[in-house]
Amino acid sequence: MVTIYDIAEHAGYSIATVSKALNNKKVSEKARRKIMEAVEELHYTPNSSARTLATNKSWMIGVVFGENLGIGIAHPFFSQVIEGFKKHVELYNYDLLFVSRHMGLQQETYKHLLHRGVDGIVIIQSHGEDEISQVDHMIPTVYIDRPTDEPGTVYSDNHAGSRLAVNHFVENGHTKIAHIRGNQTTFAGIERAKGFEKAMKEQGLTVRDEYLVDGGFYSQAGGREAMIRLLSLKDRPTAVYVAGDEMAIAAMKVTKEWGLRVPEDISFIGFDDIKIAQHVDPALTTIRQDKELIGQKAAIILLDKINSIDPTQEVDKKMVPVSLIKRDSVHRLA
Amino acid sequence: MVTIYDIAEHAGYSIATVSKALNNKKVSEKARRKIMEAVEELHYTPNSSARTLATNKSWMIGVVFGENLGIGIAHPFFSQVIEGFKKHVELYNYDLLFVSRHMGLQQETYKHLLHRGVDGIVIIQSHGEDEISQVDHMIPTVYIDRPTDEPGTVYSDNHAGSRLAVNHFVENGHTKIAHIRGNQTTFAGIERAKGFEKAMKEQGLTVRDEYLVDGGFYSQAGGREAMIRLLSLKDRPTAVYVAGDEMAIAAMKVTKEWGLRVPEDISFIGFDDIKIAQHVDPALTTIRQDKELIGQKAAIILLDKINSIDPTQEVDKKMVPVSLIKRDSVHRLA
DNA sequence: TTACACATGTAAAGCGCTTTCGATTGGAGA
DNA sequence: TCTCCAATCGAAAGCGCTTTACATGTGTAA
Repeated sequence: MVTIYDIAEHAGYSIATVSKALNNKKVSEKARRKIMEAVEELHYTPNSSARTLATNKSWMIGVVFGENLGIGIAHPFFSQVIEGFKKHVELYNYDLLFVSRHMGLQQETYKHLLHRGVDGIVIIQSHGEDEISQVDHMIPTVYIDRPTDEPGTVYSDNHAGSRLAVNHFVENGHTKIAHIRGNQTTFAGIERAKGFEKAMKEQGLTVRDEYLVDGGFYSQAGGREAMIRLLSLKDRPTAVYVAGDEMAIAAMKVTKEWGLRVPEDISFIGFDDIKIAQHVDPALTTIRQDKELIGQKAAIILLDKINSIDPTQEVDKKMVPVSLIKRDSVHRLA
Repeated sequence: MVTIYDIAEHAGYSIATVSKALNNKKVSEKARRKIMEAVEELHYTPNSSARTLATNKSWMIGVVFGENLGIGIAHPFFSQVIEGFKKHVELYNYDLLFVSRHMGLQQETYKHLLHRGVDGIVIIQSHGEDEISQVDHMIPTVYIDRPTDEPGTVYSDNHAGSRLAVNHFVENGHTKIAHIRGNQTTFAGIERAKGFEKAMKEQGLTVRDEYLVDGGFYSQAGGREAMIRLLSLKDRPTAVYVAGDEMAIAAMKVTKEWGLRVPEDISFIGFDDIKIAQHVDPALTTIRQDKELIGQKAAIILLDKINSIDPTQEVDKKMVPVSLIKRDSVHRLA
């Protein structure tokens, strides 16, 4: 391995000067030139471990995925958010470290990140159990889709999303509107359900108890089960607002299996706008989360934290607007 | 930061002994116990940079995504492969480093990985341009879906996949079979096309020139264009084997837009079995790649390389079987 | 009792880099 | 020519850990 010592010798300067030249500190032009020549010639590559050890800065950001579907990186929502995050932090030369979850222990995960010396952490999770929360972190952290008042969390405007959905149903003449909720220990699940009830009230509609069913952790299996509960009702809803696209897709599928028509008999609106949504039949009308933007905002907040920029300025950054994507799963009642 | 020195002092031993105890080297039981107690008490976490510097082993594996769709981690095929890879290397305590691609320069990417001191590299790419190939790597590397004879590459059995597709068409009475190829600079694209021609020959069918069209880099846009070329033919095929699901989905869509029925007028078989495949209408019959297994095999090979295990034993590991997933996009001709 | 072997622990060097602080140099001004 | 200051460079310490080679202490055999 070629080190700074080799460069120093080859260029005729001390290692201190070489280090300065490499870090754009003040050295004479002549020294800089000679050193750079040596770098080229010897194919020198700095050693990041040594640098990290000396500077206490790793230029790595730890990524923690909290999902219990076992699909990890392949998660349709998370992966897009992280990609948005990555694109932004890359601009500032950070790399992403996906740490392994030793035994799934939350404390362990945090310790591991500490061990790795990451400069920051981004946590994105769908389920409710806290991953790292109770630890008092020394490491700047940003959360996505997670309930916390501290600055440093990013999420979609779930209330607005629910309102968009409800209003769209109402505009199309629906009043018997059900909601398949996300698990009520998850932030997104809670907020979307709250938003739903609020929007219904605003429209002067009552939320019937039996029209509120839990779909679990946003999986197709959960959506299917929840929909079956709805289908089994004597007085079925004509419209179902589903807290996640995967669940919505499964709900539509089982509805068709029961011999009902979608959307003529039952209309659906999902949440997320994952890629599949536009390909199912009928194409799913849904509330789009701007995954790129969520990732990017999280990145901005985290970088600010890392650089100790006053986080109070960030308050307005944390909520990301959603939009209604109209497709073919909502029927207009006569 | 609490260091090994603090532990040494607190436990009444030298740092050398502490280090040994922490690394399961030979020390007395008493010493080990006292040291572990101190570790607990002081909440000691070892510093991985220091350790890496001293041992020249980082316990990190660099991940290089070569895709030109700009979706990175969210790539439907890659993400699943990498997840399979991750699951396996995690068992051996490796973490994954997703490096940023400074300016997209291949040399730079490799240099960056070298800088980071990763213990191994996994490269997965769809496009043809070599990413890191021409460099003589010092770092153990494994490729996925890439043409190379050297041990250290994993890919699906593309020929078998093409044969499965062709035979399935033939069994259903089709003879006018077209192929939408993947870009012919990509390994997968080339192999699937070769396999197609071979399988056609085996069936005694001729491959008509105009039934062979290029769909580019596996995107929906490319599939659409290619399909339009086929639809514009006077004598249209009754069956189309498409080298990728995304392309196949777009091809089906445009076919329907042209007023034809799928699969009654034209049948389709895709390749990959990405998640969307089962949700489109009609559900896409396709050649499934075992993404988990590809990732896992790549991991096994890479770990062997890292541990300098004779790679000649690995030859049989590198090709992963595929399977035909029958759904609804193939019509039986009378 | 003496000699020796083995188990256990430690001092110190080294991994590759940054950074502080003092030494050296050259040039400007008198 | 001499002084002084600014610019430039380098010696050395330190980041936290591993590892080698050696020192110490204990038990065993003669």
